[in-house]
Amino acid sequence: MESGPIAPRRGRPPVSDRQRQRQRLDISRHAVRLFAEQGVAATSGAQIARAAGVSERTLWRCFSTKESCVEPLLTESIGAFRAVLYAWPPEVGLTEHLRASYRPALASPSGGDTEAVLAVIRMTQDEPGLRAAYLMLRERAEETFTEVLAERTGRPVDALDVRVQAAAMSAVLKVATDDFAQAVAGQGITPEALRRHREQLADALGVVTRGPQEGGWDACGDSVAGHVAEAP
Amino acid sequence: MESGPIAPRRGRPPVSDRQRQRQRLDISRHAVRLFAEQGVAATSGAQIARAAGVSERTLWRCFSTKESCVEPLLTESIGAFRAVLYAWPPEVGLTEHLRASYRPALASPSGGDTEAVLAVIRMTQDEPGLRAAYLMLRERAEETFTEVLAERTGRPVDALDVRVQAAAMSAVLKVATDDFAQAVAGQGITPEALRRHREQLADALGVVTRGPQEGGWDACGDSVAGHVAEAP
DNA sequence: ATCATTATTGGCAGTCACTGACAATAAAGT
DNA sequence: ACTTTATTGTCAGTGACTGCCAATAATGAT
Repeated sequence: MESGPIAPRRGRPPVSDRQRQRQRLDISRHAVRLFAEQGVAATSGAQIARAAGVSERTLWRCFSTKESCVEPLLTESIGAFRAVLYAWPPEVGLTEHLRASYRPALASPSGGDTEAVLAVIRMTQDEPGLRAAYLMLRERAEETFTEVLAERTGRPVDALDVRVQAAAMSAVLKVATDDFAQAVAGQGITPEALRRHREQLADALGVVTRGPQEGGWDACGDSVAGHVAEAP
Repeated sequence: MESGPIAPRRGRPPVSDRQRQRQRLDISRHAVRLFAEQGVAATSGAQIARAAGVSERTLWRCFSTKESCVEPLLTESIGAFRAVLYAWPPEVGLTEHLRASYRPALASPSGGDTEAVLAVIRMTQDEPGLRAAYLMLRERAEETFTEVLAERTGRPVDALDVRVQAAAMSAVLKVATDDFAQAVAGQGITPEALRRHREQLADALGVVTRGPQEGGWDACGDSVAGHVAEAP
């Protein structure tokens, strides 16, 4: 694995990945704010670039698409779930682990991005371009779920059953997250809503990872009903 | 529900939805062929329009995006699975029903689109634009799964557990389909490969709808291993 | 400090996906 | 033939995105 004695570097060193992420995240924040204020269609690439204090050219170097500017912010949110997965002790069930330690990262990192993230997720319902970017991102996240599950079960990462399980978890997380974003639309994020979200997610993941708790399919509905906000 | 005595129509009648679908499907076939031949980037909207024998303007009236031209063809394929779902008798388990009656619609409708559909699915692995369109489509299909499940269980279509189940099924179907498309890449679609695909899908759906057959999570891998083509 | 070297950014021009507005045409009824 | 309504085509325009090169920044060597 030794790549030999590296020649002493010359010239300007490449910028660290850390810095790259910083830049992307910074741009992302401005883009999301503009999208929320004026809509996606009405926000131009030039406008995003100006707001972020970079040239339009570097904007397109960082993001291949106007809509993909939302990626870093959303990644921040999904990363929280991934972190919980990584900390999943082998002996305990996923449901219990989530109940115990899932404080949706929607609240944790870097502070104030939470509302913005939820706003984007809500926007993806009506803006096809954003939805597409959102789905692409979730699929990339699916891969990291696969890695976690593979390591946990000792199976290869490309085994079909591992990928299936990861895909199912990702899908469930998506539904629960979208639902949460809708639920806290008007009022802010209440601790109560957060608790309900965690319970829903734990229940739903339990269903796809272990099957309904008691009996057949029909029992499943009742077991979740207590946490479901019934829409008219 | 009566909308009153309709005034006798004047002027040219709107074209039937049937015709619209026909036109879209026709364009879709040409677009997919061109994408496969020269790549997505190298295929212009004008080129697709010319090939389909319509003006560029009507092309953009039919499809909002160059990449979304693949939709009708892919929809055709997913529709087959949906049909099997609709024919799912209440008393039998999903796994058995699939084993019995899932002859992947990838082969059935209108004949020769099968190879093209699989080609597109394979292309989505490398072409981000196509992948995005593919994911959007699958999410729309998810809604119809939700309807089927809701009717089957008597629960409302917007109930969270129903949506979760539908999302999980959709995700599983995606993984299995992508895997199948990869598996038959070089050689054509052999009956053997088709059988394996059906078995994998039935197994995988069994996992997310009923949990692993015997014991806990760890047993799951073994129960599927027989059907999994092990990659190096 | 100055120079050589390499990485990043900005400016500019060009292409192409996509849209709005309007003219042209097709398909009906009278 | 004339009116009415739905669809299609034409044309010009906007804006996302790319390739190319100059400008600048950050480092090591002299």
